[in-house]
Amino acid sequence: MLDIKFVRQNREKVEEALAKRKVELNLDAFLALDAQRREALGRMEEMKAKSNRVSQQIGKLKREGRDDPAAVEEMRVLKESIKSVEEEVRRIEAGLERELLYIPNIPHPSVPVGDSEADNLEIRRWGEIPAFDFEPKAHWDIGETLGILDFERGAKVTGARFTFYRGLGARLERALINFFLNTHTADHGYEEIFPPFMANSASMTGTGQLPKFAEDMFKIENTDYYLIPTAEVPVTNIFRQEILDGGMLPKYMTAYSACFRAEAGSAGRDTRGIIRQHQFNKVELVKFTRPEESYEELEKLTANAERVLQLLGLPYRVVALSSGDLGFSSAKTYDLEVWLPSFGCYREISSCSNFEDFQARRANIRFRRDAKSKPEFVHTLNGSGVAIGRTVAAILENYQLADGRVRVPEALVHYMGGVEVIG
RNA sequence: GGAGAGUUGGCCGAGUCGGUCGAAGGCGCCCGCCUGCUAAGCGGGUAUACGGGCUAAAACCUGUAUCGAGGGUUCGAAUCCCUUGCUCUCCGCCA
Repeated sequence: MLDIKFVRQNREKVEEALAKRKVELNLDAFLALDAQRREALGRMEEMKAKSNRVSQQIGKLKREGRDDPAAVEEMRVLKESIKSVEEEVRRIEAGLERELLYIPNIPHPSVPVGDSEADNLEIRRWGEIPAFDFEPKAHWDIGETLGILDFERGAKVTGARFTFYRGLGARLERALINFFLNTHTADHGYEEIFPPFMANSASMTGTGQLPKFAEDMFKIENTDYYLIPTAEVPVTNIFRQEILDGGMLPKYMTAYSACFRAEAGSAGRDTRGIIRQHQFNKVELVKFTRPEESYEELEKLTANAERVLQLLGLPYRVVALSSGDLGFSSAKTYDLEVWLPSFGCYREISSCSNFEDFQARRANIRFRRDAKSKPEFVHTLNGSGVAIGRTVAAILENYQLADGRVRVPEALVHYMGGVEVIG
């Protein structure tokens, strides 16, 4: 959510920024509504001030044992007017709030300007793309052949885009979760969090999933709860409506969670394999920082996510998302893309973003620099550290052997109970 | 799922028969005094949001709102009524 005062005073800046995103928004209507609100608010507050004065007057007389029927009558009339202005203010504010919640974040100046994914800017590459002296197979073929991924039964038991992991496949998934969590807590200074996998609508609004992206989520019937699409939601909202002590910033948290996405509008995309599932596992990194340090922290967070790929020996590249590809709430995002041999290209495995105060404003997460200072909004950041399912796919494909078996990355052997080869 | 008790400022906690309660008192914190240092003691200060005025911007002044949330009664509600979230206790059920 943008600061309404900022929008009022920097109209052109905001319009320019939104244009970079290829979003059309009519700020005329928005600002007109804002002016209406202030006008009506003024009228309402004036009436209420009067009402407070008169009612106090009546109280004073009452204590002296006197009555003032004229004043009581005056109040009756005044109350009617107040009620109607209140209604007006409420209507305007609801409209304003709705507008505000649908305006995306302003891209950071360093974000490459572009229309789409095609304009993303490659920042760096890491690792050697493996050379095979045989035709590398896709992870779904490898997984099925080894009996560690069962797509058919996943579809039978639940539906499309649900998969059973079995045997060493299931163990590999679990090993990665532990490996990532251990690395981020022990080496990178994150506090480990195990969050609820459902969150209420206030939390979903806080991080920006609602109101605009309701159709991307699974909602629990007869409740206000949604299955979380990422641990970002519960972990960022952990401090919703709180004022933090500036001394605790920057705060790092990491969480494993299952993630649930309806994938509405993704019909026909990545229908095979485990790249795009309705349920997948992910270890998430979340940071709360002071405004002035958030970009430095974004670089560090990205480096933390990269590190686990490096330890696994998976080749990847880092791209800066262009303004047209940037997520709704983000001011700047780096995607980590891992090499998938059967695809012959890099695919997203992590997305690291600085939301600046966009989420903090929605979720009302503030901090005090010291005892005397006014509360300020924190900056929030998060990134996958990293997606588990896509890591499994990357390992199966990059570490496949000519005979169909799969070598276990050295860093993971310990977590696999000493297993060095799957198959 | 049933019954009961709670929900007040950064924290604890008082608010009786509705009026002068944004809210006593304490703790914490800030400023000052005192002091060889620290502690203790003494004095003062200490919520947030949104408007308006002033301003380069603040400070400041002023209005409104906020005692879990929403609605109602009333000239007037932290106090009364209704709905609801959450916490706790007991019972039931259960991994």
